[in-house]
Amino acid sequence: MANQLSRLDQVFAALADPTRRAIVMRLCAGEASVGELADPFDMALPSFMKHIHVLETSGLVLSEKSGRVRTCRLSPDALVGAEDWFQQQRAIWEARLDRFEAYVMKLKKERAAAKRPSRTTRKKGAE
Amino acid sequence: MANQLSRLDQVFAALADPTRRAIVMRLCAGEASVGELADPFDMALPSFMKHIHVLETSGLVLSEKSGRVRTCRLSPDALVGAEDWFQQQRAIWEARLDRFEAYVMKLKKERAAAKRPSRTTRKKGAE
DNA sequence: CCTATAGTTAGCTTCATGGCTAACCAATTG
DNA sequence: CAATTGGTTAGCCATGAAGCTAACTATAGG
Repeated sequence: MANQLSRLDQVFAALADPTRRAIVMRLCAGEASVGELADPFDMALPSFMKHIHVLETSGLVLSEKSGRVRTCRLSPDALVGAEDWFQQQRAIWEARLDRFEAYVMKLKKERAAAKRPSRTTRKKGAE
Repeated sequence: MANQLSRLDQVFAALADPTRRAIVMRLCAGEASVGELADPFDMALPSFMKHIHVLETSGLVLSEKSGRVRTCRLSPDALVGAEDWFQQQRAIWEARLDRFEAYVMKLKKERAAAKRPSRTTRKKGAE
């Protein structure tokens, strides 16, 4: 009975660590071996490998071993999946802003109507 | 001597939890009180409040208390900041793909030239 | 064949996270 | 004023994450 973490959970958790974000950024520029990836970091290899593993199980990174060197590359799918999430939220958010703006416009119109009682039918109860 | 977590760290960590993502999604649709937010979740209030707090310190959510009710709303800035990160990575990734494609095109051209040795100046060393 | 290289496994610490209960304010409301 | 409602504080516990060292495996190179 596994915990069944959702893919998004794993992707965001993976990206919450600066080391792992740096790895992803590095891999955006092209594939690399574990050693090359680890080089800039002041960290023991086993610790570093854990980060690689987290990235792999999140689906952000793929790797395969040939001979004694493991080569890693980015799998853009997971990255795009996460980006989509933001865009969906933004769409909802902006739809709401639009509705809000429309509401403000309606208020303005009503206030203008209240200020200038002549000419148009007077609304009752308007302050 | 604080750990000085970066803003991105905190935002991604906040979004790595399904409860917190649900809260953010809910808040995209408009502000709400803590009680309203907590209602759909089968969780003790103090536990839920921790999630709210995480969202607040990540900068994703703002809240203020009036009377005895605390109202929460989304602060889109942090969300946009995270989205930007994806877009930057994608830009690098796509630039690389373009370069790769250009490289393939060049290969194709060279191979075609090798296959048809007449007509144009023959390049030396082409396989 | 021997040695150095590139990863890997195992096992240990430490600290953060996510959940709980119980008790505690502080505004509303009857 | 008394009781309810809405949130908060304090403190506990279990789990998982992030780091380390030490020892091991398996290729590549001399």
